[in-house]
Amino acid sequence: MESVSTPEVAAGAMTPRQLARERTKRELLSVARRHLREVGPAALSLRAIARECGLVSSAVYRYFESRDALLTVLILEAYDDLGVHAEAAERLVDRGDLGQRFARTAQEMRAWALKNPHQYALIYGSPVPGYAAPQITVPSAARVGTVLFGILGDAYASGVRPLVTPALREAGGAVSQLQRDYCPEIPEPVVALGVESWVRLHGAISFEVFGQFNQMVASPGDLYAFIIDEELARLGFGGGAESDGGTP
Amino acid sequence: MESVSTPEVAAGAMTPRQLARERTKRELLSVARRHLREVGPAALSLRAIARECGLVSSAVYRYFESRDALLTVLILEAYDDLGVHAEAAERLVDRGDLGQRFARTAQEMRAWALKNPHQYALIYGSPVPGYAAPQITVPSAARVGTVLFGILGDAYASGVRPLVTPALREAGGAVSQLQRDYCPEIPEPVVALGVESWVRLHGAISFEVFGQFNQMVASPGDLYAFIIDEELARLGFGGGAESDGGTP
DNA sequence: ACCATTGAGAGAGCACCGCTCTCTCAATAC
DNA sequence: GTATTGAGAGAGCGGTGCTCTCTCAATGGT
Repeated sequence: MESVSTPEVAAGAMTPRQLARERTKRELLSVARRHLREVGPAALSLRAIARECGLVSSAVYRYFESRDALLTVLILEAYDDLGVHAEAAERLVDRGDLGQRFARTAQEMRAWALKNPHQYALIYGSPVPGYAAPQITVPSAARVGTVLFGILGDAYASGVRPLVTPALREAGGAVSQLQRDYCPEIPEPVVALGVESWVRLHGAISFEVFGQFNQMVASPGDLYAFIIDEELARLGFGGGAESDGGTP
Repeated sequence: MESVSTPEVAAGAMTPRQLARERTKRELLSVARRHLREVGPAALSLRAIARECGLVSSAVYRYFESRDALLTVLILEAYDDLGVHAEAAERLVDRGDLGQRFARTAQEMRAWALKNPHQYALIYGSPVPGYAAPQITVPSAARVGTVLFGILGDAYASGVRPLVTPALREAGGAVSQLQRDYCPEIPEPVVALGVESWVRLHGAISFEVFGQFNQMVASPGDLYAFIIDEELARLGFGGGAESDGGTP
């Protein structure tokens, strides 16, 4: 239950060979994880990982079918790690405080991305050329989203009704599959609203992580805080909405 | 005035050698452009480009200092191409119709990205590991932004005053450098508002281009249209804002 | 017109990459 | 005790970016 790809129950009854295999695989993954953290997905070298583990490159193929298979494991881990952090952060908030639950989750997403930029790039950056994410990653990928949409669901259940414009109603049709699969208890337009929040948060996070703000935004944290603030207002969670006219 | 890196005035007085050099460089870039379009930035191979031009790999170094230098040229071209398209699209709209000018620009950004996904990834995707964009790219990179902020400037000049919350005023400080450099005629909070629109549009575009919507959003165009609609309302350009309570 | 210089391109080579195939040899199963 | 399995090594293939040396024609100066 500890590592993603530990084959069986990790029981005590294991032959020395199985045990050694386990140990080697764990070490390979650990080194791979560190390399990913240091050089990023594109520069991740199977040979370099093997070298550091005292193995020759061909030996790695006893453990991973290909470089892509290794990447898949790292992707799974990244999704799950982000999910775990988001879940943990959200759990600390009073269940009734919907705005704070949303805000804390969003803040944790950004914090995780900044602490793990290469992992973030791996799962939310431009796709690796030859690589297509296998279906196995879907549940892990959905994990963070589940937290956010869980909050939206609770909000809807407790009577929160965000503003729905005709254009939003139109956009609702685009997310019907998502709504069916993940949050059938919320009407489509509200799901669309949530997807939009999702998109916006990641827009801000990826711009910051990928350096698009470099000579442009001095303190992305402030901007992000404002974005969250606006999302809260838009979703009907209550947030700063009073105007002062916009004069400098 | 035609190609980005044509050294001189492209005048008629050129020795055969200079002419041949020009021609070869143009051909290299043309092939590189096509390869970029086909395989993406990560898989762009200097050797493959040389091969197709009937050259050996080392000969390419007479024209480009390194693969990164070639990438830089392609980045410049991508920024400029996006800028040209945005400018052209915006110019077709009645100057007084601020909302339509903004909407058309935003639509054109998405259209360009969908038509040139690899170019989009090159300039807005996860950064290439060893590569750091040189300062030369800044003006070209600013080009699209200039269109959007030009509209914001015109709007502000004609009396449009978007809603400014305290949190937005706070966020304004984060963009003071950008405001000084590019749009000193607009107050900081409004600039921050514009940056946010910028971030959101790119959030939606990159999610669509990078495939994050694959099993999630059926028609990203509808969602994008709604996002634009919301931006218009938020920026004070007039847009759908009437509510119907959000019941399904 | 001749000669020295310049520069485009070829070629070999270096270190790296992912991946495949064969071989060895110890741990395992019978 | 023997046959089988499987982890790892090693060589090798074709690919990459990049460097260095060499050739040789176009060029510029006298």
